[in-house]
Amino acid sequence: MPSKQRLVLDEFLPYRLSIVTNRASAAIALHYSKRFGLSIPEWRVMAVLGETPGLSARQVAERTEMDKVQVSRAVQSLLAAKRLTRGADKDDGRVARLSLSERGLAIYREVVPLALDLEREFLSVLNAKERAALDATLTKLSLSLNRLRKA
Amino acid sequence: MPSKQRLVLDEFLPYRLSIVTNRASAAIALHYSKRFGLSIPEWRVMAVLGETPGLSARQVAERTEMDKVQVSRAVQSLLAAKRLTRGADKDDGRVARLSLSERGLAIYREVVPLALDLEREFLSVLNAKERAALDATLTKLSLSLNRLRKA
DNA sequence: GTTAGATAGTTGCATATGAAACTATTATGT
DNA sequence: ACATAATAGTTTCATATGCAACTATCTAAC
Repeated sequence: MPSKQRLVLDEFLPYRLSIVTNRASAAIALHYSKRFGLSIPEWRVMAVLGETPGLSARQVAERTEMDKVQVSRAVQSLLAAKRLTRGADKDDGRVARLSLSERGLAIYREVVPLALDLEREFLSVLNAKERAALDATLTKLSLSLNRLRKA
Repeated sequence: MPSKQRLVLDEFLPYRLSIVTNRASAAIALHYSKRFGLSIPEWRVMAVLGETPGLSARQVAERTEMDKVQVSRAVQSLLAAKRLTRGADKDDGRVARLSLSERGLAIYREVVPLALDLEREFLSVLNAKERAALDATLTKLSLSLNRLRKA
């Protein structure tokens, strides 16, 4: 007893999610790319390292769900721009510990309020209850999809 | 009076949306790419044409929020695989009218139930009320983001 | 009717991406 | 201790992407 037989894109959840996500990413990326020359992968790396300094590249990849290659390249260009520091792990010679440099931190401190402002701006169409519901729903979906992926 | 000053990725809406979207897209793409050799852009073109035959490439691009270049290339490979038909518009010589061929339609009819099944599967963690709320919220966000983009 | 500007769609080029192979280091089994 | 397997991270290569320039057709203004 399926509820739908036809596929109507405007009602298809994965499609709708991708539209909303792309618009949101584009809106934010517009700001920090123009102002700081940051790509989306670069900004993601900076965002996790701002939140949690001293992560390894692998941990950054896990945390952001980015490809390890993508992380490696983002880290390289951020290092070249002196926005990150890289230090050896004291126990494991393969691992490099990454953190924001002073310069990186300065950018981080500028981008964060900007990102939060934008988030507030497009969340402004939702009331408190709707936001809480969205929050809970995204958490559930995230877990559900994670299970699906492994299955 | 900002409610947040720190950026915590796990609480940042655009980030969470992108995680959920990527997982959903990956889960679905896995199925139709392995089985039919369809890329995401190709599948999107087929999806709109299955829903509304006879669109022009520009209309497909609008409908899917894809780049016109991406549409052009997806159409080319679908034509090469004889999954689409392309006909001249009777009024406008620039426009090509696109539709699924018999072969394309056959694939479409196989992929649609598969996509709907997957949607049902990962929506299964939400009850009716939550689904309705998500639906309404995505609509609001989509409009809100659309305004932001133009501003 | 002719010219200037818009629009549909394609192509060229430079960059972005990801799978797979690679290097270096660490962990494990014997 | 030594061989084998696993892991961190980089590089290679083939493909995907998107902007900008292009062709062809259509529209509008005069």
